[in-house]
Amino acid sequence: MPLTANNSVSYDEAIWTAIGFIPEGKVATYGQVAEIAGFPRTARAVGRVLSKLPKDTLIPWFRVINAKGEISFPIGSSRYDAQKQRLQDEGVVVLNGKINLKSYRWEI
DNA sequence: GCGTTGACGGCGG
DNA sequence: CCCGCCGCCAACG
Repeated sequence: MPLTANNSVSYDEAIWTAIGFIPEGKVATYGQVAEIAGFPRTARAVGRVLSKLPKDTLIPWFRVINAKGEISFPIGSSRYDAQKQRLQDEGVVVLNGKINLKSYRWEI
């Protein structure tokens, strides 16, 4: 469990692993990633883990969006544009900052 | 120890 | 579709 700084490392790795399972061209929500990683109800913690990833990480963080099907960044911000670009590059349609979860959500 | 702050989520109005 | 409200978890000052 992500309780202290010690075990937070294993928590982070669990999150990274879960995100790594998301197929190309598909997306998953923060809550979904947390659940798959084995830590239900820690969606916010997932966002925190992603926020501290190096910008050159190989982890497909851009495939993680919020439950509304939106990119969790202010529209127009550099981070928003970067995520939108990465998604569209692999075929995910981003319209008005939103993604159709019915079509692109990764289902197990 | 406490209030605040997020790359959050779900429900109701 | 937009808002507000509440629950949730960890980091930070």
